[in-house]
Amino acid sequence: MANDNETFKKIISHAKEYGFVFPSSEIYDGLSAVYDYGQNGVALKNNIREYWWKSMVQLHENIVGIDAAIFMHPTTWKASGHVDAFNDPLIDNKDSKKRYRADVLVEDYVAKIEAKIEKEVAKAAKRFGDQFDQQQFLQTNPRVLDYQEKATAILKRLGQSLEKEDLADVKALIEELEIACPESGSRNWTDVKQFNLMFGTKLGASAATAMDLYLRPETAQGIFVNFLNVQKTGRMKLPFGIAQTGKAFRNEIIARQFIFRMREFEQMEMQFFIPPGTQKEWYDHWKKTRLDWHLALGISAENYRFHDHEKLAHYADAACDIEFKFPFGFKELEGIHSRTDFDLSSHEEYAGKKLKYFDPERNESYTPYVLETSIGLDRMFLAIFSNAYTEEPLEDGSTRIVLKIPAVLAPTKVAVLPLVKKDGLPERARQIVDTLKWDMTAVYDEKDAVGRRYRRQDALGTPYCVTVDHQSLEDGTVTLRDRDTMQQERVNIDTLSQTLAKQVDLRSLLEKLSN
RNA sequence: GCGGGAGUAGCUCAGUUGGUAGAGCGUCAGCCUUCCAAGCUGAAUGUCGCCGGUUCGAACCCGGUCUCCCGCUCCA
Repeated sequence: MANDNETFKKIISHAKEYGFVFPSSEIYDGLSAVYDYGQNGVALKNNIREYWWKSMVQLHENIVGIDAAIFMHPTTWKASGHVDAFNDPLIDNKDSKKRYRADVLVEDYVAKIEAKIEKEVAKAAKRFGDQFDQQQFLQTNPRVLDYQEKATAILKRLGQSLEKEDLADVKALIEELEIACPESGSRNWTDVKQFNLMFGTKLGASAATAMDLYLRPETAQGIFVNFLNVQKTGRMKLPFGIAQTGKAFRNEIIARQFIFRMREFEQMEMQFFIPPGTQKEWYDHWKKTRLDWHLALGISAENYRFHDHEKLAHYADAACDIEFKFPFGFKELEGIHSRTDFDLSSHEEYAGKKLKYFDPERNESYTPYVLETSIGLDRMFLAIFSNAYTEEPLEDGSTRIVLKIPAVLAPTKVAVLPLVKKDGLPERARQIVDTLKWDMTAVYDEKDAVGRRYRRQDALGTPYCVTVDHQSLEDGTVTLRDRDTMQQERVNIDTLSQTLAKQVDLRSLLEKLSN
């Protein structure tokens, strides 16, 4: 574990040193859990996004894309459940340093009272035997009535305080009830603080007319609110999907592990609309399809696993994660959720607009069910990057650092290097770059010994190096070096572009997927 | 948010009892070189994370703060 930790630190350093990821606003000391992608990072990120987008939208007749705005009508987040579910009143115990949800502490206390009532009932039932009338007992026993009254009063007060966001009263309630930390028994509490995971902002310049709204905490809702727009204008028939990539924002209480949990992050989501009753079938379908998408990249299957959710979110009837083995352990990379008709129904209710689909085969109109696949682009980046980072011992006893990024995702596909900086080799190499650059990202480098240049490209994850030597001028061939094997072969300059394209074009990967 | 560790050049780090900052690698310019980071010459680069305090004097001591990693916690 300590070893993994060291590796992770090296990966973070490498990401910065080679222009993949920088801390945001670094000259001002950075911003917690916000990062910028550098010149190579953005290329890798774009390539991942393109792989996802093409596999979804281009290769599926029945999936189309949209790009919804980050700002959405504030009611969206009431309908989605975020306003309620993303607001937690939290309290810390100063002695045990444990953090609790304040409302849960109170509810647990009430649960204990209710347990006492049940105990009284059980006792009475034993005493009176067959004659026992539970209904009557609950309504007449003074002790039970007292308990019930107390429990009701507490819950009522808690509800009112939360409604009014009177957090001081929630704390007062905890103190009055003498609720102790379950861990330490301490009653030394901090104030209750509200943590809203959504970022608030204002739309409109004038303070008087400005509208409070949130930066979207997920991209999914932009798809749901556009469901009918797309279905009607695209003449879409169920089942069909809408895909979207874009930024989402969450004010995480604690955000850590480099770019794994950021406050501003990018999602790649596809919501698949299906007839009710078919969700199980589609759930299984998308689980398999999405895992295949990952495996096609050639990363060992041991790095992936499914994790089924036991506690389901309010919208789901089945859910699982595809977890990836990050340097800090298996963690969620992608979620596959059977969302039922929760979202569309909820928007129907809040918006007062019908979001139904007329199914000509069933000859009826209904609210579609939704099957969601949702992957974090930044997490995918981290998965690829951390998996690619390799310190490879060589025969001569030295170590080379190489990023074994799948060739189709690599920021730069090929580096063209004149063996020496004279005899017309640089000029010939430049010509080759000028030809290749129309088909792939190609760079030129003439500085330092060629071996050093190879290593430089290894560290950037460039899958191929083309070296122009004296023979090249005579017979029109160059050497082509493979990043991972370090093997070289001589190839004709004229066929270079075609040869490389087979290896570095997304097409090869996408073809693998559809087989 | 609590606890632990850390912050000095692009990266990794050194820096004596407080006396005004260094190394390796990298980078840049040039030379030399026909294939895997190791030759030669020269050069640039730091408000020592930030603010304040103590001191004649602070990278070093004290206080605060920001950021990162780890554990707890949280997690649609």
